[in-house]
Amino acid sequence: MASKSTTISDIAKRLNVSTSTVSRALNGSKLVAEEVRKRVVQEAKKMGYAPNPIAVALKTGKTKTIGMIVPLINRNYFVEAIAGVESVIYDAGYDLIIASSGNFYERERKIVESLAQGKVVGVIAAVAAETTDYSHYRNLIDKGVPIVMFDRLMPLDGMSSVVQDDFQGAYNATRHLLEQGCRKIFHYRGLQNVSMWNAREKGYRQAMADAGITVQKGWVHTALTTPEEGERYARKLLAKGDIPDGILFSGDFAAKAAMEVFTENGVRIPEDVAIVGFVNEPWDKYLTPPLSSIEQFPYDIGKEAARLMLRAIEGGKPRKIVLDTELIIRQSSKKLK
Amino acid sequence: MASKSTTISDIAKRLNVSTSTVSRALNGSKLVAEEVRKRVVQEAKKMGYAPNPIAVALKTGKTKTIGMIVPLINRNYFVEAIAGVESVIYDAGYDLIIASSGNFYERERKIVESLAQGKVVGVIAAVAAETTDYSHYRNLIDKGVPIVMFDRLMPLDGMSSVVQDDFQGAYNATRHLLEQGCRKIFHYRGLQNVSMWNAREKGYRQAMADAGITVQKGWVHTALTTPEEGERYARKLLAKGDIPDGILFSGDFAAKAAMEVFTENGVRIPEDVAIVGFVNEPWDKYLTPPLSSIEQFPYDIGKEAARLMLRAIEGGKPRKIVLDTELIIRQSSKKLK
DNA sequence: ACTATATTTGCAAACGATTGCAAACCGACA
DNA sequence: TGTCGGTTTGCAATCGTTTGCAAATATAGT
Repeated sequence: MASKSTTISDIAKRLNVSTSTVSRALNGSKLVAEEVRKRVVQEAKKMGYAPNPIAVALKTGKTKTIGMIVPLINRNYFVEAIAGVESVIYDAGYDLIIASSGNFYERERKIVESLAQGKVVGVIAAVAAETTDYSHYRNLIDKGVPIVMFDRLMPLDGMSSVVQDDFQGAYNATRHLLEQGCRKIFHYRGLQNVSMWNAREKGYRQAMADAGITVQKGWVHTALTTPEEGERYARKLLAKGDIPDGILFSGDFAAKAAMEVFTENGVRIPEDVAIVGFVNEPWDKYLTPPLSSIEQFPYDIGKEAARLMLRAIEGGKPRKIVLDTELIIRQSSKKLK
Repeated sequence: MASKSTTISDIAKRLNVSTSTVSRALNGSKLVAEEVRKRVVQEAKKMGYAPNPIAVALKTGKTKTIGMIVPLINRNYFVEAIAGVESVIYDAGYDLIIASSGNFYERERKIVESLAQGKVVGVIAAVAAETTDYSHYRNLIDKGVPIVMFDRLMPLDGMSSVVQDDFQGAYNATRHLLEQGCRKIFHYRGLQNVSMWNAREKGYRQAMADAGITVQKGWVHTALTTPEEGERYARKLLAKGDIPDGILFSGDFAAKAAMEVFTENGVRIPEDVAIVGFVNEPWDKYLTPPLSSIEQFPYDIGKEAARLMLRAIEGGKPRKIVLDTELIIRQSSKKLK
């Protein structure tokens, strides 16, 4: 065991040439005689040579691996994004180092610092909810390591990003509720990640405004998009006896929990209150009733992010991409037949 | 931009000592005077020094990254396993390179070969369904790169593994069906990955035998565990009018699809036929009726795999771990109140 | 004070590749 | 035969560390 792999100088010895020649031959430099090139390439194949990526990385300062940081690994949205990234970079010959921040700033900082030591040529990241200080990313950029953000943006320039069009998504969902006859539509807004929730709230408000309905005080509720908070929200509405005829949730977990509370308490969905969520979790379609939601195509987001990364690695200018979302209409919001 | 990081020799220059001394001081060798060590460490911190992992890897031949190969990235089981692995190795200072084989042998081979170039110190893998030739893994072992298998095993020794106890899982599930009063219990067996399905089938047969029931010809059906095949299976049973009073599926996707067909055709679950699946997909609990299934704790499997890997990296002997599963009983199999 | 021993230090090679520069080689032409 | 231009080649440095070994310095014992 622990058999050594063949190196460039093994080949050189066998052929009685210098390592320089072998290196050049293998890299297709025109500084080697055609005849020699052939022999080197052939011998290399025979000996099962493969360049040592570590050595190459040390010499050239560039690895063939890309880093990806997500808040959570086991969230469908991120999983799909990872799959998307992987599918693209694999074909380009890159590896993917994955790390999760757990949404903690401190951990994210450590990860970024670790990646900054030259392990990766670029970083694709969705920043942690907790993060408000971006200097660790700033350092990366200063070191010449390109960054592509997705999902959540950072107020930093000099980097690419790809996000879904939250405004449009919320706008369309709200329109849909209006079309179903809803007038008193509430919005459950998320906490943290200001820009994202802002965009969604704006979309909601715009749609309401366009329909000539004024959003009254108390119609927008801000909380974490967890099941617990969703449940609490529903109970609060029930307690106040203030049930709207439609609700746009900024997350499916909260929506689902709220739906359960409503159903248990005799509030019918969608007849009494129509519900639309955000993110389109894989289990939405199995809920009773199936939950309408906004699909964000995280797999495609991942692919785009990866493409931007490859561009950036080759020195391309940063770009910002916004992808359309799609409203998936299911039972939970269909008042009309 | 592209600012260089401080190196060991930057520190050496500043302190008028040799790089050797700095290196030793930083690595806690006892070959440096205590006083010097202090100064070096302090200066290193001041200059924001962090060792270049690439250089270290080249010199020592050992990286601080572990490779992980899964058939599919976006399958709950694997996602959880990844999360488990990550949680353990992160604390040990390792990075995780992730690659998916798509269940294709050829792609798996390329991944393994790429990782074998010294990029990783160890590989945690669930082999592709298609794979029957294991020489690429053999090569890894021969190179001294430890391997930890999970989920699906390989007929190779010299490596660690961690799997769930499929036999016990199937046995318990079958017992449960028997306890609910089922006598004519069918088993939907998977295709490919022989060892896994074998274990499950054996568990099923053993439980039946222990209950004094002979499994008749035709009671075990072999097919892919996809929704499509599950649907086809249910239709076949309906067509033959041969509905058992219980079915143990080797996968939840097939079970779910079959349940839908049954329900559509007036076959009641669990009254007419009780159903238990395998894997406990996250949406099982939202189906109507909620699907009983066997939880395999992939997160824990990932953690164990990671621990075995760390052991192996430190030269520990290979070990094989088998984890218990847990039967999650839901509506779909509860005939008794 | 002087040697023997223990403690610290630095030189230089090595890991496996890449690359600027100088040297060797080639045929051709005068 | 000598020189020139072009093509091929190899030397040696380099990337940032680690580490065996020899050299330098400090400590101790007599």
